[in-house]
Amino acid sequence: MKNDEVMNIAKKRGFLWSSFELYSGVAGFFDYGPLGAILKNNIMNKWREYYVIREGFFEIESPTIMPEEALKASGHVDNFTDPMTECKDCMEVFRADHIIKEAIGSDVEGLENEELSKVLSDENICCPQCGGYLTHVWSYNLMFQTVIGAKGKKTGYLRPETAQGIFIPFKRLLRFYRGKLPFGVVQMGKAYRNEISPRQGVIRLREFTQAEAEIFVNPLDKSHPKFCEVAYDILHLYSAERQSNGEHMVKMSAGDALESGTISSEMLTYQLCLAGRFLNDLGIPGNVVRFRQHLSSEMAHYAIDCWDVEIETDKYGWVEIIGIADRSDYDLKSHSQYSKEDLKVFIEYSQSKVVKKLVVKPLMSKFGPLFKADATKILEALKDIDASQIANTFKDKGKYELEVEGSTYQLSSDLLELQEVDETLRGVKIYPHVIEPSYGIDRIFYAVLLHCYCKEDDKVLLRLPADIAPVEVNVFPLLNKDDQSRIALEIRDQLRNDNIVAEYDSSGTIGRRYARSDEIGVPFAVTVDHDTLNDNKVTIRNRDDSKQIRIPISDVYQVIKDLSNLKISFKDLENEILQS
RNA sequence: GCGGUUGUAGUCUAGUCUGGUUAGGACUUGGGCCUUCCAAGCCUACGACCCGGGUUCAAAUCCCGGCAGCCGCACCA
Repeated sequence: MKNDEVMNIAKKRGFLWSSFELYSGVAGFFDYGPLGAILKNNIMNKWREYYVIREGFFEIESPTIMPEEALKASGHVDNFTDPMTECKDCMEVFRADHIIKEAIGSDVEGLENEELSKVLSDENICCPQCGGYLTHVWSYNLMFQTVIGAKGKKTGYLRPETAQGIFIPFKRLLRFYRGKLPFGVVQMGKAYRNEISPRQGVIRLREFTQAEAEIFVNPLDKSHPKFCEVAYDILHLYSAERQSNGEHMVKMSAGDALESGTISSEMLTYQLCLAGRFLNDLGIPGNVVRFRQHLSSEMAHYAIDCWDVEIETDKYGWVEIIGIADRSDYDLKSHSQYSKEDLKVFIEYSQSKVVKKLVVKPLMSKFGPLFKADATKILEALKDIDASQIANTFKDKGKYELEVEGSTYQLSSDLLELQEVDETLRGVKIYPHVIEPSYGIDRIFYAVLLHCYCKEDDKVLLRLPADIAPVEVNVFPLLNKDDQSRIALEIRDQLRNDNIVAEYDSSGTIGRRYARSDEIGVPFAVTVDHDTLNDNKVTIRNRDDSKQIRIPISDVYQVIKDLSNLKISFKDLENEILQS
């Protein structure tokens, strides 16, 4: 199986190791080895190129430990947990709410554990497998809990996603972007979920790295100014409709997908294309990538539309590596409610509108003496009432009855003056909607290894793109002799001075060294041979086809730099040499 | 979390049933010889019984517990 071969190399050559092996390991944790750490960083920096530099979404960094309130507001404290119960006899573990629903048919979602326990005993619900007694209900929350501070009074959690770290300082971010939509903010970092039994290697980790962008948009305008640049990108789309009809996915251009309504907005479609291009740049070809829309049943209750970017694997089938969701205004609204802060954005109309509006003006000279101490709260209550409603009531009854805190007040028409005024509306305050591309970096890392892995006869190579390969170039003496080694070492050091990751290897035969080099995906090798001593030229070998060209040592540095940055291809070099 | 199954150098494996000398081999890796461009050959070196407890004169081997891997079930906002 390709997965096993890739994971073998990853382990052998220092990309991925399971963590804490010395103490026999803990499931769900992985170390990135020496090559893995560079590769992961290169992938993350490529992501930054896309989102921070090209899209202009600034990056922030927030703590990985969060106070309970924040996660209460986001819904994670209550909803990220499952009520569990265990059979005392057969020790089987069940979801308490599922068992109750099965037994008595009532929906008990949202009940506290004690209430659930009570329902279990009141209704005499037993173990559905053996009929044994069920234990009290406990919560299994997927978040890691900790305490903040020496007294341990404040509960904290390791964050289950990086996104919340962006929503919480929203007001400051809005001000940073000078109050104008749309804008985007990204965060890359660790997130934590205490999975019950993670067993899928780096696909399901308890500590993992996310790269998330939160793009705040006007709900009435989900367009993207650069959509025309991606409109002809071809996407493999697997819409919810086609899934429920049991049909296959289809190839469609981004423009068509938008026009046909397959994807709900231009902004969302653009994000799908961006993800596709990003993966392609990492060496993951389009034919192993698909965009699968969430079925309405699996979509989180706040999402309007959600697409998973999935890659095909031999071991795990289609695996979600990126989720791109329209989270609507759920998060900001919720944080606004919990924090009592106004998290709305003022959207200015292109032309201010003048509307006629009926307003109520209490005549204070009569109002005050009549109601005395109650006057203030009556005035407050009046503010929330539509003036036209009062006007109509006056017409019918000649008076208006207002109920405030249990008391009823008679407001006669001589107490209130109704005026029609012109009101100028310059804009409206709304909660922005959030488009969220959320990348699982570890899964992408795995996808890169899996799909760059290549076996030709007995040769194994990792066709990593030159700009993300952890080692950019190897320098070899053809034979392990002093004069050749000396020059090779000089070249390596000079490459390092030029900020290129270069390694030297003189062990074994040249063939063996090329093989080792291919196995970790070093795109180019510079070889010093006996002729170098006379003509000051070296050969550069291309990993993917083993072809070689010979160039002066003085050119090596610029050439390797250009090859590594993808400024030129090896083919360009070959042609250049042919022509000269 | 439950059940089944497995655990010997970096990797693959012999030995375990039937307890007994220094745990054997291959590949890899390091050093060297040879070698004028793709895992050749020769010499040499390093390197292992998952952890803890028990039985026994003696445990890689038998028993118990733990941990981890794999498979199935359950879980997966």
